[in-house]
Amino acid sequence: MKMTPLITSAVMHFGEMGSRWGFNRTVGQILALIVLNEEPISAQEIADALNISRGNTSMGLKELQSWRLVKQHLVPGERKEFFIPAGDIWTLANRVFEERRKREIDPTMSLLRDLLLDAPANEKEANAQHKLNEIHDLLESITAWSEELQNLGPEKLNTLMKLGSGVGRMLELKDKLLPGKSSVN
Amino acid sequence: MKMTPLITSAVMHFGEMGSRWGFNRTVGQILALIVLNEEPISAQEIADALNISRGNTSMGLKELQSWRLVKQHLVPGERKEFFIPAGDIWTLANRVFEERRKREIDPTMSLLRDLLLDAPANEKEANAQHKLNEIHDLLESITAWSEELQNLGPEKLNTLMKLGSGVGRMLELKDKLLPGKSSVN
DNA sequence: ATAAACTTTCAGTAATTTCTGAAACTTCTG
DNA sequence: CAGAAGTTTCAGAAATTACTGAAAGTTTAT
Repeated sequence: MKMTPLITSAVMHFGEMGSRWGFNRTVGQILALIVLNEEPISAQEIADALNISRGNTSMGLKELQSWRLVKQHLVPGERKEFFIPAGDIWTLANRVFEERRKREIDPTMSLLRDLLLDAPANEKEANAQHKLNEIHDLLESITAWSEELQNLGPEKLNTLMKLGSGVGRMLELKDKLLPGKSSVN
Repeated sequence: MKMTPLITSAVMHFGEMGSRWGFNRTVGQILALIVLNEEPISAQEIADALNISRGNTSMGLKELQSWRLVKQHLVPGERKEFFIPAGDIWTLANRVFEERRKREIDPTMSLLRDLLLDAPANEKEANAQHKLNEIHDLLESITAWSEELQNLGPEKLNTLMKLGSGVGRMLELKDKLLPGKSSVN
């Protein structure tokens, strides 16, 4: 499982970025290694290649599985477990988005809903509640929107992204196009 | 600067979420406090309300300014500096996205570009490069797309988000609508 | 059942990140 | 220009997070 220089650079970088993407250095490295390695790779090989303990490797793999980014792969004659990416690059990116949404948005939405139920005790609180409400609506839009995008599937999503500034023009025409859908403010 | 219970809950929550959103607990708390407080608030008041040191407050404010989420506000007769949000909720959310893109995507794009310039040393590297290329293209689409969305401005963005599943239907009709724009794969 | 091959758990340690508070710095004011 | 009012910096302390490795657990083969 000797890593080539190119693979080493990439793996190290994904390790550094790991924490920004929501997991830690080792987890990022393990993910990169699994993705860049065409063959399935065993936990022991990962530990050796990255020079980390077997225990740490096990926890990292567990975490990557909880993010649904890697999955186990049973090699017939072999006793040990091998790992492979849980899908193509698009799928993985989607999973990261989704998982982060769960961790970064959902808990806040839930708290905001609760806080908005209480009657404001005074002027100050009324104002704060108004702001919280704005935040809630924004997060709700983002959530709905991101679910929508996921449902489009990779091909359409790609079309949409490549559309670029066409989106703006299209929006201007949308009422003619979809007359049933009245303009929402 | 006594915080009401409602504001306290919200501030504490934003503190906890802070680290997931890219900054630390105190920075999240300071941000929430500034956003939820209609009046401008001084550094000292922030330190008192949150029970944190003056030094920590100063660093937190500096960071929030580097994210362009809060700005200074000079009160005429006053010597000290006051702080207010750098815009409405939409603007703040946009800034967070943008800033995170800079920190989470741009460095990777740059590394990938470099790694893709080298000729692959062998079969294994050629395969890895292919994967890296896919990742690069994906990140590029995401970047272009997010810039596009920002250019739409809040109102259109909101329209687009509220459009929901209409997006899918609209895409199907887009070739009729925008005949100049040929389908890109 | 026993052993071999492998995986997971977790207490303790190491590394990293955040926070404090005192000292240094910067304005303003008289 | 002295000093009061305020801000920033930064070395060290505290808190948090990640990692190791040995022990416990699991599975398969005989």
